This record gives sequence, structure tokens and C-alpha cells, in this order.
Amino acid sequence: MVCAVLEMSNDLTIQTTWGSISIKTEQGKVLSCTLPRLDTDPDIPFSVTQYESDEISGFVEAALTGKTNPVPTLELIQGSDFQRRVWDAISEIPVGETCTYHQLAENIGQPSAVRAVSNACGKNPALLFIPCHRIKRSDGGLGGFSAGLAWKRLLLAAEHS
DNA sequence: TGCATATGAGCAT
DNA sequence: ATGCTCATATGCA
Repeated sequence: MVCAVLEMSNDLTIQTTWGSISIKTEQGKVLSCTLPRLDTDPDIPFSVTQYESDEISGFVEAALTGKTNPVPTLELIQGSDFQRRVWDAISEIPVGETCTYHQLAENIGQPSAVRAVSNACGKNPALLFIPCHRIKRSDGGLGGFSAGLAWKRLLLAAEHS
């Protein structure tokens, strides 16, 4: 018989037409979430083709398709104090709203550390759960996204409605 | 050390 | 408009 503690550590996978999303969890909390890197926009339309009916997978499916759902709790992984402050600040951005790298820097009390803030955004270990897709440049540009801008556009479009 | 980052403001061409 | 320079955190050569 498998030890119950071992079963609490788990890898979830969600299949989409743009590739599979993988989530690491432990005791029901999210450790990380990675999306397949898309260097160019896919030709095919996006859709979710398979996901499990647990809370975490359900959240991801909802985030990708524009439904609202409470964010499951994160178990924040390793990162410097600075990175955690940035990621916490990102998590406070409400659904459907955006802010700039500059505003984020101000929110953590280091208005001149904008460059470092954007760098921390790029290290986001839990895409979708830490909504770094809601951050844009102050000149209106999209900024970047570690898994590819196609994802960022998809997510912003999904929650704009 | 030096360099590159998902930035941005200021200042000189 | 275009191109520096500086500010900050972090990792890599």
C-alpha cells in the first residue's frame, strides 16, 4: 500500500491545443505552474482539451477560458525576499485589471527598482497563480512573458470580458 | 568583475 | 525620434 504522505505530492497536467500545462502541488497547495514556451503564435485556436476535476485544475481551466474562480493557495517556493515581495504584490492585482512594472515597484516601496521588478516577474514560478500577465509597460506596451507573449495575450483577453 | 534582463525617466543629439 | 546613462536584483561567464 502506498503511503498517504507520498500521495500528497502530485503533478497535475492540463492538456490544451497549445501544449500541456504542468503543475506541481504538495498537500493541496501549488508549488509551481509552467506553460509550454511558445516563441511564435500558434496557428490553431486555443482550447482546453483535458483537465481533472480538482480545485487546482479547475482554476487553471477557468483562468484560461475567462471564468472567474478563487485562486487556490500557493505554497511559495524558493526565491529571494525581494522576489517574494514582488510576487505578493502581483497577487494583489484584481482579475481584469492591469498595472505597470513601475507601479509594482512603488507598491513594494522601491520605486527605483523597476528593472529588478521586471526581472523578478520573469522568474515567476507559478504562472496563472501569480498573475504576472496583468503587468504591462508604462508606455502601454505588453512587456514580456516567460512562456511567450501568445499566452499573455490569451490570458488578458480571457479575463477582459 | 562584467554582462544581460519581461523597465523607465531624463537628457543630449 | 533615437540613443545613451543610471537605478536595482540576480544569475551566469
